[in-house]
Amino acid sequence: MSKIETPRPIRGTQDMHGEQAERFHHVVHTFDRVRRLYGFGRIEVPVFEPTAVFSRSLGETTDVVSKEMYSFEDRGGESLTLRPEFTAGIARAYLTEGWQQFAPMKVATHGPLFRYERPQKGRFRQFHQLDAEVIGAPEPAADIELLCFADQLLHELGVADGVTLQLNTLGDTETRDAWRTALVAHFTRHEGDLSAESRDRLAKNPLRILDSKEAQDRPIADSAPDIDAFMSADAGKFFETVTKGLDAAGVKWTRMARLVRGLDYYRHTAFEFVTERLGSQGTVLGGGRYDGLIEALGGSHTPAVGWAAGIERLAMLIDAPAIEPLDVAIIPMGEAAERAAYGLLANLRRAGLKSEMGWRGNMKKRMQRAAAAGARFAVILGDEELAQGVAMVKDMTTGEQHPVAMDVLVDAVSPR
RNA sequence: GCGAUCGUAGUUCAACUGGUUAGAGCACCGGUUUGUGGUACCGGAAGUUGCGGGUUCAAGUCCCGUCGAUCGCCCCA
Repeated sequence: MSKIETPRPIRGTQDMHGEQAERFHHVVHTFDRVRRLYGFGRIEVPVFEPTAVFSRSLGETTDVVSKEMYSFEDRGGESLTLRPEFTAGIARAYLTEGWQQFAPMKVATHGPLFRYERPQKGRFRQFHQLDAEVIGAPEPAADIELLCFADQLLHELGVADGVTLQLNTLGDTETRDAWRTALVAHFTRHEGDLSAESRDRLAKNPLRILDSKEAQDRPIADSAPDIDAFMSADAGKFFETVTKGLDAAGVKWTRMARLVRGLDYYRHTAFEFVTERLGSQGTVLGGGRYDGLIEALGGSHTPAVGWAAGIERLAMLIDAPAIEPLDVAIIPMGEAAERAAYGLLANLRRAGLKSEMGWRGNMKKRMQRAAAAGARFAVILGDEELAQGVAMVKDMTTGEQHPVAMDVLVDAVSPR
């Protein structure tokens, strides 16, 4: 008989168990709690969409559309894509579900995303993000609220210490276009000294030269003009309102004039919460204002702002969540005792006590497992106890034990 | 897509410049204790050294390929 070969997991996917899974869910749970404090309603959107949802919204940036999306044809020949981000799908839902009636709409969601990328630290092909958006709000108040939300989330997760909020503005359309023109002129003047990658970027995505990692690009990028010189009065006012709001709310930030976005629809606020602790994949939460996106999907002009945060990256940064100790471990000896134990177990759990029963092994083994699970009490049940209508309750911290009548067991092991 | 490093029991790691039967800790199972844990001791099970090919008297070790992991580049919605 030839051995069956077990199929391998798909590259860049992960199976989580134990501490890793607990970390993951602690992040999600904290997000869900904080999001309510800010009045962000939970939404659910599909994991896959017509490819056009993403190709239209992502626009001209060819790499992400052609190389990095999981696209395939369904049986009807329609091109579908596993969502590589939340924003485009949410924007689509906003238009097709008539959610305009709820504007300004504050929404939150989380779940898996898919990008065909080379896996590395904190970067997977199926990964997971938290997401928060405010759609239909031109007011800088929306930006401020989202940033406060993000900041509080990171604080409540206990990761804020090593993380800094880098903030920039990309201005309004007028400002951005003027700045971009000046940047192209500047980089063209120094084209000969740029790295090969950056010469490429000059044609495709000149703003990206600003945050190039190539040492030879740094002097040229650093001497490039800041957006401030081109800022329109409106755009300047907008940014000032955001920064003053953050100061008033006690959210620490640093201006990062080199922080840009790869896509054209971004306007005004752009931000990233960055840590040094994760190597080159150090952005833990990032976002910005995308006033042009919804128009690209065929909607009317709809200003919006949002952010997303990598759950895996946050999960790596937080302290290990404390494991909840077991309240009670029931240790039955014999069939009759086991049958009785089901009743006790049900009562304990219905009373909200975390309880488990040992299924196998001799008493020593079961005691060991009870201890390993951090049980506060072990409840030993054998023929002698059954005959007397009691259970032997052992306090695992003191080691003392005494018989307790079965009908008052829940009381006896409940925390005072 | 590109570059570098790495792949040995469930897991973390050993095995000198190629040389007998690939070892250990933890975890697991059993025992010392026919109903009492967090210690100690004894024993057991567990590996086609990722996979495929090559060189050699001999390969975990060297070479090629492949798959995967890690770190970086590209990209980062």
